[in-house]
Amino acid sequence: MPLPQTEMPGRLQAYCAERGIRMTQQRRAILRVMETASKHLDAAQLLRKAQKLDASVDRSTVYRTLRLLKRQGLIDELDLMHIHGEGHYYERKLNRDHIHMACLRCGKIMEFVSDIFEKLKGQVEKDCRFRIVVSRLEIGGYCANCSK
Amino acid sequence: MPLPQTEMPGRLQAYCAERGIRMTQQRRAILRVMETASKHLDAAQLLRKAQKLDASVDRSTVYRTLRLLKRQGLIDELDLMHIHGEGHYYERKLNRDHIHMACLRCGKIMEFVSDIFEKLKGQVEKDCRFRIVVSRLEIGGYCANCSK
DNA sequence: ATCTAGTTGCAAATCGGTCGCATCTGGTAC
DNA sequence: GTACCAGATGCGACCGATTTGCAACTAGAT
Ligand SMILES: [Mn+2]
Ligand SMILES: [Mn+2]
Ligand SMILES: [Zn+2]
Ligand SMILES: [Zn+2]
Repeated sequence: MPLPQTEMPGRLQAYCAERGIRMTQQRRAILRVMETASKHLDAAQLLRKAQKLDASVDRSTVYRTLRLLKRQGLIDELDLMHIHGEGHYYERKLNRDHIHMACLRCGKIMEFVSDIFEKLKGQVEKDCRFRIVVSRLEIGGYCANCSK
Repeated sequence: MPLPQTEMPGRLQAYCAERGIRMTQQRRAILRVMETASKHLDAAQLLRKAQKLDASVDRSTVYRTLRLLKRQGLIDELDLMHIHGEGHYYERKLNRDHIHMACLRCGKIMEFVSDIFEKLKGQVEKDCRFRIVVSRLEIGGYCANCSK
């Protein structure tokens, strides 16, 4: 007999279980949205999507859950250069860190993985004796299309 | 006869003059604070300090002036990992970009200049054909003192 | 089935930042 | 110097994003 809500639990749910974090209907909905999101979501978008899975989800629960996931290091918080207002964006933390570039003209967001970025973080850890927990490199400028 | 307010104008004032930006009492006060600030100030701190030079300075003028200086590329806006609330911090843009590290335990902010950072930005410009206007690398973690 | 610590929805509050508008002023033209 | 006006200012209201207090409601352990 399959458990409809919990079969094939996404990675985030699995992590939460491992860490003994209580799982609620609302958290399940929010985690599922984070799991399956194709791109960076802000709190309002996350709320709307989560409410489609569980209509009872409240705005404050979204914020509380985001705080939880941040504390656990399971998601990253981005500014995306505050191109659209003062809010923040969220994405699952992946195996590999990446840089975010935001085009100041067309608003496009690009991602870029770089060994040099990894090397730079290594340098910071070594030269500054600083233990890195989270890092964020955001770049504003003009994409290939917009810079001509 | 020396002009008390304008003799030895700081770099920021000089830049504004070059660019034909109108100089007001209030802007003079705000620019002077930015000039002489030893470290990253948020809008509220900037307001308080500016009001000591010109009591008439208003909060909205501070924000308007910050927007102006940002547009002109004369200052950088920082999150400092939002260690203290959701606000932003500001600093004069110097000749050389630098990284900001924020200790998640003691709150100390450290700065670091790195050639590898410059190389990384070069890579982004070349490999992604992205014209960089502004870049922000912020790192959260534990400083040497706090990580033992 | 019971119990309780942790979680939730809701409404109100807070916080950082912006805006509309009447008034004022810096800098230029005379 | 005086007149002029585009642009800047103070003020207060406003806004969007996030947090909080609290009573009601579970999840999960016993
Ligand atoms: Mn991303
Ligand atoms: Mn921010
Ligand atoms: Zn573009
Ligand atoms: Zn520290």
